[in-house]
Amino acid sequence: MADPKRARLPAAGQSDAVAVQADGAGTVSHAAIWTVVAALVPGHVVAYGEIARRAGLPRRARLVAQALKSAPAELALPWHRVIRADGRIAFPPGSDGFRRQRRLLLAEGVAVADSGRVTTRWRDPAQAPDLDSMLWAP
DNA sequence: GGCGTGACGGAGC
DNA sequence: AGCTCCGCCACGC
Repeated sequence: MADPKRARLPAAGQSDAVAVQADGAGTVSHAAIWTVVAALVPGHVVAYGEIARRAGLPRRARLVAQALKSAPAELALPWHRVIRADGRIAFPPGSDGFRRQRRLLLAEGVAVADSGRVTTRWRDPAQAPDLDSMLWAP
């Protein structure tokens, strides 16, 4: 039950609008995505689409982008380990987000070319730490 | 409620 | 490798 790989979400499609926190800071889908992202390990990167699949939301890569954008800062998610399926940083080269992400990746040993292309450690081993508590705890 | 807009992805070329 | 085009889907206006 604490296994993100087996996300217990309703069939993708309808429940995205269901608020999951009293403060309205997220949805069920967002929480599932945050859980998966929180489990990413240093030195590796994963594609948005892959995150979506691990969260039980296949084909909804764009939702992952939204979820990261609206993630509470307190979660301190390793959002920089999420890149596009083509192996490049999603932010436009030159943008703030691009520089931030590139710097964070370089800091943990992931090589990123100026173009935004990640040249090392593409694809991480899917780990499944118990992070539900982190997100759902009282 | 239609319509444009993405931190997307995959297929073509 | 780089560009279109198109499908997808939640959001805002």
